[in-house]
Amino acid sequence: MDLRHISFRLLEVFMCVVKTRSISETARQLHLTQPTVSQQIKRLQETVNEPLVMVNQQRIHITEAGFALFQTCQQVFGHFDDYQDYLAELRGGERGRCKIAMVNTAQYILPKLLGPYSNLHPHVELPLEIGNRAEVLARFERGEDDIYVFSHPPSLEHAKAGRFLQNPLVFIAPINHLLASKSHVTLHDIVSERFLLREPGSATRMLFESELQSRGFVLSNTVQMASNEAIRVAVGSGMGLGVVSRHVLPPHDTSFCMLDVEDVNLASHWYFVVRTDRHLSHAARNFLKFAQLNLEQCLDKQWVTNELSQLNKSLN
Amino acid sequence: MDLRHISFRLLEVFMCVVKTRSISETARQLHLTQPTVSQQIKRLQETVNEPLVMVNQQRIHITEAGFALFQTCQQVFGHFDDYQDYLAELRGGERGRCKIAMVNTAQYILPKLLGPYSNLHPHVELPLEIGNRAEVLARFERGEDDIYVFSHPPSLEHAKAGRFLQNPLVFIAPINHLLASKSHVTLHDIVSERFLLREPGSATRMLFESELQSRGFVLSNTVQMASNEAIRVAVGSGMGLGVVSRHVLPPHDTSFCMLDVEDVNLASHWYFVVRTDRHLSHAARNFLKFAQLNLEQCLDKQWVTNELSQLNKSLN
DNA sequence: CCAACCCATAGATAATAACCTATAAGATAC
DNA sequence: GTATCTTATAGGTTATTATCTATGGGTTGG
Repeated sequence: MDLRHISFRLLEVFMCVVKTRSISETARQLHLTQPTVSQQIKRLQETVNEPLVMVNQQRIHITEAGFALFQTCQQVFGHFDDYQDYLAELRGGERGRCKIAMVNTAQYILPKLLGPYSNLHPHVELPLEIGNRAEVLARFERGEDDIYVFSHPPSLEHAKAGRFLQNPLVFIAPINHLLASKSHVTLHDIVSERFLLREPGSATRMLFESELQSRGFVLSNTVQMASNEAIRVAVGSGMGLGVVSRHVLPPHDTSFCMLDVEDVNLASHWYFVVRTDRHLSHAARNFLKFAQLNLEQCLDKQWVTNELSQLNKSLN
Repeated sequence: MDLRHISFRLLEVFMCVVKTRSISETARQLHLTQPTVSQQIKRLQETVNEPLVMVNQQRIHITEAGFALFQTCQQVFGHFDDYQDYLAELRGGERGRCKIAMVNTAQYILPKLLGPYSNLHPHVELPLEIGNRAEVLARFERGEDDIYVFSHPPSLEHAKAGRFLQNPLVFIAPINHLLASKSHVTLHDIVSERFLLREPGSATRMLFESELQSRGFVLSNTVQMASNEAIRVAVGSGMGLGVVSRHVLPPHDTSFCMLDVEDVNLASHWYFVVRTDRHLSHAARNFLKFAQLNLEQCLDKQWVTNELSQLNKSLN
């Protein structure tokens, strides 16, 4: 029995013959002519190499082998029906996977969106990848994920991006630092301080350094720290100054204070970025729609910059 | 998703791609060219209307929908494999159905064959139909069964027959009947007796009556009885004479005796008859082969007339 | 950087599947 | 016995499938 050349149409016709016990009736139901049905059945019998139906006196009798094939077909079509249902759920965003890669700092804000989304769509898998900018950029280049979260988005040649949240960088100092009490602080005042910085490749650090460079400053005393938390705690305990995203700071931490450096504004934005040359999973599309509609509810309104509607429109 | 025009070949190719994670490797394994495989996958994706595989850096990634389809396919092919196994059993005669219609008298002999056969092939269904000659003939005309057992076979226009057993008809009389002790009995001596006969349409009766007619005799006193048992018992209790198949008589019943009517020989044979214009089930073919090989062991050798080899040969 | 390998696309072809119409032969029902 | 229904067969057409070759662009490994 060579299954290769039998199509589902053929089985469909056969099943109808079994159900109706009539070639002519099958032809009527499937909008075919009677000879077509006769012929299809004949062909099916030839490939199975076994009689499936027998005609006696205008009455059709299904052989053992025919009935067994019928049952087989029922199961097979059942499986494909299940698959259809599965696809429907996938398309509806009820099921599936949305793989998100984000830079370190984003992990302080994204969960506020992911949590509610995940509650709404419990069958959607949401694997998260967290790395520094360079790592996420590498993933982006390789197209390993559905959605990328950057502050400064990469070249958008094969990608589209949409801003959704401000990412203000702030200077923090120990609460008892002498600059903490000064009312007018400038960049010049602080470059000679010891700075606690993330590793090179971190977006925060890159942004700060490019600002310094354009203004002709060089930091003289820096310590590299592995994470935003480490910096925050270290600053709190008096090790030096730090530059971190505003979102990293817990609301009521009094172990440090923010410096208002008058002549520096290191504002940037968070972007959702998707590649346009890769298929975007339904779940990912769905998540972006969810984000568009729920940003304000999930995140602190004062920072929200909802430009996702353009992104979503362009993805249709 | 329109399944109708996708063939199993297509799914086979797809499954191989999923397994090997490679278009080229699939092409090699299935003796196709790489573009062919690419195209097939593309077409499958179009009919499913969902991406199934994604190519990243020469590496193939199976999407959610693709993997689900793969699993569906595995199950589907599993069902067809099961069906293949079923067919193999059917063809081997291990499974299936052999519907046999026989005339009343045959029920005394056929079970001796059917019992051993059924023990050997416990999964073969053996529905039996028992009727008088006219009834079985009607079934034969309609082709309702696989095998028919007749003494005088019908017109063999669309049928083939093979003898397997003698069917001697004997006259029986009450043990104390006055003819029982006579050494030379002729037809003439007994026609005036009361005869217990089966209904018209019974083969035994027809055979007897045609003999009588050709010899110019007419029975004057007949009683119609519904079965061979009834006749046997009635003869034993002295109601009259009977003509029955030798096989109907229990070996050691002394309530009656056989008359040796010198000038009558109502010998006939049992035939297996099959229609040639109908498909014969594997189980039926298998049964006939079994019968050919086991007649002598299952039935009283003295009556066996094994002409089934020709029948079986002609059925191949 | 080049050779080797991956996949995608375009364009072509032969096979065949999927239909049809016309027709015939057998069964059924009144 | 005729009209009507059934299925089977023959013969033909069109659409689709299943392939191929040729080619091009991207990736990988030395």
